[in-house]
Amino acid sequence: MNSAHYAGCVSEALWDRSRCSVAGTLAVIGEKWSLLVLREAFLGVRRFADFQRVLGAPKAVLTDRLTTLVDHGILRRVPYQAPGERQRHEYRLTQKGIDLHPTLVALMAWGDRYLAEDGDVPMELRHRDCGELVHLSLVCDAGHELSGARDVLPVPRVPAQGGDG
Amino acid sequence: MNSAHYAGCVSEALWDRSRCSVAGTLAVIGEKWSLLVLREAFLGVRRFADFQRVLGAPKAVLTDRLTTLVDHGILRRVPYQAPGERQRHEYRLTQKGIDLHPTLVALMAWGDRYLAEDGDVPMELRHRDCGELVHLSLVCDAGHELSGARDVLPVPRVPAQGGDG
DNA sequence: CCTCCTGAGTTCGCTTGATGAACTGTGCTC
DNA sequence: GAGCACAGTTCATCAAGCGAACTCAGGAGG
Repeated sequence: MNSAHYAGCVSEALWDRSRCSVAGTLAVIGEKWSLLVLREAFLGVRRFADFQRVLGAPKAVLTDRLTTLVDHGILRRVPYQAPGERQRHEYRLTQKGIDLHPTLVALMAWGDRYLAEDGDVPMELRHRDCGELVHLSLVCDAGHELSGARDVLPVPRVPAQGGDG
Repeated sequence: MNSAHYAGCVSEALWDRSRCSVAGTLAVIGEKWSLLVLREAFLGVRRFADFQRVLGAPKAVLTDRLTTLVDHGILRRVPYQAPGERQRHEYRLTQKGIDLHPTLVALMAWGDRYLAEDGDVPMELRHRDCGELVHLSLVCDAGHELSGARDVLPVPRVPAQGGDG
């Protein structure tokens, strides 16, 4: 056998990559521009032309990404009328979309650490109440704060099956 | 002027999208397969053939992604000799790569919540010490735990410039 | 009423990236 | 020294991303 030639690896057979939540999420928001659209949405951008201007993405791609995000319930189209203009619609985050916030924060934190020159980060996230910097932290249900990835044990769960043993 | 037609939006002029850490990070690990390669790396996969087998990615793409990740210092090539085999090299996470762990956890958490059927998640992350489930949490430097994205205030930082006004 | 303007797309030709199959090269075993 | 396994490379095909041009709808202005 050429499998299991080293220890410490999650057994390949024991978990089904096709159901992986990372892959699933990436299938939804992993295309080019999707996460940048969401970044702008979190910063308050709502209208097509504004997304287009700040991102510089091709309109066809932007149309496709916005439609996909709406189809997945991450954004929703809201009719809206500005004074002296005709009715239009804007794109707003749903709760499902808002729940992608940690993903953006994680990407941003890594970029701040490894890509910013001289710690000169382009944007800070602060606690709205107290003004202090916020960051992501791994905690467990017992209340322990984990120090890093090494404290995490991945446990594949075999899906419960019906009749066959 | 057609800018600033609504309030509550981070002023477009005040921050430079070209320096955005989200975009920068995505430029490094945002291509197809990159994050899935890292997912496997976190699960202990190290060798080319194993990445290829578990991911099912085309070899040419996998070669390119691994090379890119090595070039960025996220993985490193380590020479290695199994008994009875010739010397090969394997791909191992660096600290820079390990620091992408929160990104994967965030993606996985979202997928677990919104894509898993009947809460039937394919993998759990547990605290290695106590066995409890782990999750990401937003905390501020004052120690407050934030309840969500709405508690976060994005603050653009204008880069310090030298002479011109 | 007719024309211009703007937001929100759609269509189109081109370029880039992904895909799977076939091929290369190297060091070990038989 | 033939065969095998790993780690790629090359190649033809196919999908995706790109910028520019075009479409369509509704309001403003003359």
